[in-house]
Amino acid sequence: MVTGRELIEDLEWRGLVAQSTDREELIRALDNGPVTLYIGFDPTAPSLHIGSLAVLLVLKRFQLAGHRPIALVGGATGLVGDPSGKSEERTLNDESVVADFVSRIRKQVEPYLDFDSSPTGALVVNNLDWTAPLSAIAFLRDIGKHFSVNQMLAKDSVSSRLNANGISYTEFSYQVLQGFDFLELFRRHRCTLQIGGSDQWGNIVAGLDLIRKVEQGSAHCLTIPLVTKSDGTKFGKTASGTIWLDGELTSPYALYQYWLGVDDRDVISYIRIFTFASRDEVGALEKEVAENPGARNAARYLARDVTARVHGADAMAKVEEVSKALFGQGDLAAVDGATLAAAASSLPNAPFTEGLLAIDAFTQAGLCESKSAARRLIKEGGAYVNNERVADESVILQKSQLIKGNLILLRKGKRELGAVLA
RNA sequence: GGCGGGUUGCCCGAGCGGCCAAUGGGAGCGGACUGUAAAUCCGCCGGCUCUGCCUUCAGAGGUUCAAAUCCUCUACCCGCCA
Repeated sequence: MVTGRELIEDLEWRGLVAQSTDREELIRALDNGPVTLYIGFDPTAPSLHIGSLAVLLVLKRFQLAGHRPIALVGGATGLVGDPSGKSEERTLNDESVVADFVSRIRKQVEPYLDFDSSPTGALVVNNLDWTAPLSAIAFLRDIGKHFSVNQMLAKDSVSSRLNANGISYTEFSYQVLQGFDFLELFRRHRCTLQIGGSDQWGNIVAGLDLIRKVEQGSAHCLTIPLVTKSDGTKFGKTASGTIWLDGELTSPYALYQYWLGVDDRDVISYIRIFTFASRDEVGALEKEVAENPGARNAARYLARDVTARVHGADAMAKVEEVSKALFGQGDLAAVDGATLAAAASSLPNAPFTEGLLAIDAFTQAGLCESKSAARRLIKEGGAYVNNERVADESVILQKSQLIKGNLILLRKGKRELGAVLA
């Protein structure tokens, strides 16, 4: 078993600690046998995104170190809306929508943890289970009484909103609900540690205070910094949107490509955050980035590791094979037909028709926004069909260009791919 | 309530009757370089049946041969005075 100090130092080394309650006390608690800890995920979307993956993996790290993780899916808090980090009031989702998100996220979280019957076996809980039966009066008397509005107003998540667009009573109450969650998990499962993103500090502390006041108990917390990018843009987003963990929303191919294309300056820190690579392994990769950046071994390691963890080793292997072929490192025609078809299905595509202009193919597949844009692309020499540059805008795609009789590969620029399917 | 200023393409921001699909910057896209990276340089950046045509400058009307530019009303924003 890993000691508390080893665990915390590892997390610190990985850049996964923003803030925590007393470090030495936390270490002591961890050494006193399995600690039950929890992280909450609010169902604000049908899937978690790669930002949540960093947090989710921290649960796993604790489990591997001999502690017991609880993933809380916020069926209740998701109905209310967390004001943290939001400059404006949110629109409420329908209850049925939230319920759907809850079940999806619940399923999504499960593969990352071990649910055996040992003391470190994981749990998934839904805070609606203890919130829904509670009456408003009981909530106000038993829980609300312990909260000072003065303190609530002082929280960043609230005060920033008071100075800007205002905040509803609903969102204002969010921290009370989250505090109540911690208390309930403390009562039900002796959960004494809450982990969350750094924007959750205020909400988490609300729970610590509540546990102290109501149960005279002592608990801890630890927050994880927001993952950043060197170029200052938001992590986990591309021009086409968020990178989700759900393969339906973000194809395994797109996920792999996202990681492969990570900035050199970020790749090592991401490996620390998103993989379980040891210090030695990370050190070796870091050396490679410095000495032979062109080989991109670190980015490839990252892409493979994360893709395999999220979608499985088989899916990753296919994606990688396809990536090689599609990027012209191999003969397109030589790729296994099924693999190619699988890849193509995850690419934006258009149907093949007789006399299809290349311009229209690029537009219909969604690679270009308009025919004008497609014409421009061709004029600028950035349009490729089956890895060959399109010479001029009058080019018509021929049936004979269909690889294995069913697919023509389109490429815009260096890396944006699409397909024409027969 | 009074007076004044503003609303321009994805964002910021020029234009103040014809030379305006509209200067400039940012974002984005392509090319070169390279490594499916960064930086840099070059080009593009409303649409189309593309040497031309069509639709844009908050919305609706009007003046004019001609308006993003002038007038009227409407909506929203922002200053100053009460």
